[in-house]
Amino acid sequence: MRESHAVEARPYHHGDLRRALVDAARRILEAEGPTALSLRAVAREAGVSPAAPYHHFKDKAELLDAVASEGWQMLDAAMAKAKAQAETRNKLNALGIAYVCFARDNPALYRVMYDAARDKEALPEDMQDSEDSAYCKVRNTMVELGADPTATIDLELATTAAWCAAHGLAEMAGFKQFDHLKEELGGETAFLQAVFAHLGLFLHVRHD
Amino acid sequence: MRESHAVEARPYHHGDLRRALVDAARRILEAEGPTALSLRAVAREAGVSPAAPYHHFKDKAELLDAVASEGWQMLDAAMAKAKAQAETRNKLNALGIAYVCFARDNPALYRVMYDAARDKEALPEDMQDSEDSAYCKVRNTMVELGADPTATIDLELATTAAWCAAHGLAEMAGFKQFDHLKEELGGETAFLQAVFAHLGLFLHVRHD
DNA sequence: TGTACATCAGTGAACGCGCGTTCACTGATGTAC
DNA sequence: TGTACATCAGTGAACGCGCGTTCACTGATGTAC
Repeated sequence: MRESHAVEARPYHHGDLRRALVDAARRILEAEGPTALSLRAVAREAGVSPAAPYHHFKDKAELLDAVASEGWQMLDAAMAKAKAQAETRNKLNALGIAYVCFARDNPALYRVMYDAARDKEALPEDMQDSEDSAYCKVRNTMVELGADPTATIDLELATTAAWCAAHGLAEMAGFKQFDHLKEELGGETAFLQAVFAHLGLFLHVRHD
Repeated sequence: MRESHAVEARPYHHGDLRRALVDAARRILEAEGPTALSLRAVAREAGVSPAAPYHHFKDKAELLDAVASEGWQMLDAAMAKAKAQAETRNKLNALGIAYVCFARDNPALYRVMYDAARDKEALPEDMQDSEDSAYCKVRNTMVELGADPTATIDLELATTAAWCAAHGLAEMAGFKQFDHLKEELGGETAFLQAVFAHLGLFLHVRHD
């Protein structure tokens, strides 16, 4: 019989438990949502004792931060791709759609990202500090479209406005409330496009 | 001594425990935020045993619903007041500002309102079904400003867009990230006004 | 007006649960000689 | 190449906690006669 050896090939040392824990957390998020995301559940999902994560993360918050950080990187990548594929004049719109779609496809992760950011000094580095961040992509695209790069405050306000609008839409897009609109417009993407059009967000980029 | 009689004047029967529980919940929300809002904490705050609430609410969710519902009513009232006080051409802007200020002043309550609404068939009656709801106020004001009331889908989309943008701003306005912008612009209200201006939300109301 | 009794709205103890975290431990790994 | 030993990365049992909910109960209230 000796099943214990036959079945479990996993060695005592894991190899990259840190990675495995973050992955396990994301699996739980997708399957059961943010409220199910406990440290113990993550350890369980990774097939490891409840104490094991403490060799890789100081506490629960640090694990959550790691998950959120990975979320921001994924968002950056999605927006980079969207921007690259769009024609210049559509780039801002494409960024907005990509943002909302990311939130739609990863609602629990999206929530964790903002929950981790709340109460922090700033949104995490991943969002704003690096030159490649999603935030900077929006700002830079506005400049590419003709916004005055020397009007710093104006540029920041415009970026903020666009970001807020996208965030609001991202959070609400899933509400059942809107099902009939999606239907009448012929699908969710059409709905998002229509709302974005009504936002008219990007009219304010100045073409001097 | 007989302190027990001297100090506690509270009778065995409370009078209106339901009311008292909702008030206690709101007090906890304001003081400690949504994560501290447990049924036991509410009972404790109301000075009552942990089982008492079950004579007034089926379970925790039902209490939360009651709190959320009261939040929507407060929001309705705040927006009604803002609309009444503004000049016609500024009414939409005033509604937006009132909305965001409500969220800023009651952040925990605001959160509970949307958490209770998520996964529901629709946002609660308080938001959309009654003719006086905040949602209807926005839509009606758009019509008053010249939107075509027969273009139903368009009108709903415009209202949705405005609502989403306000929601996004409401959720993000408190981020420390924006402190320097608020400072440079001379206060939070100025900041909100500026972002709203950049949103240009209401350019899409048609003046036929 | 007084009394019996049903109903209502509380009490407080207890249930089982999952949580975050700590602890003493042990098996595996890597390095110095 | 072999061995002693420090270090690393796991285990699993235990801690105290607060939670939502249930239960048998009891004090207060209101109603029928």
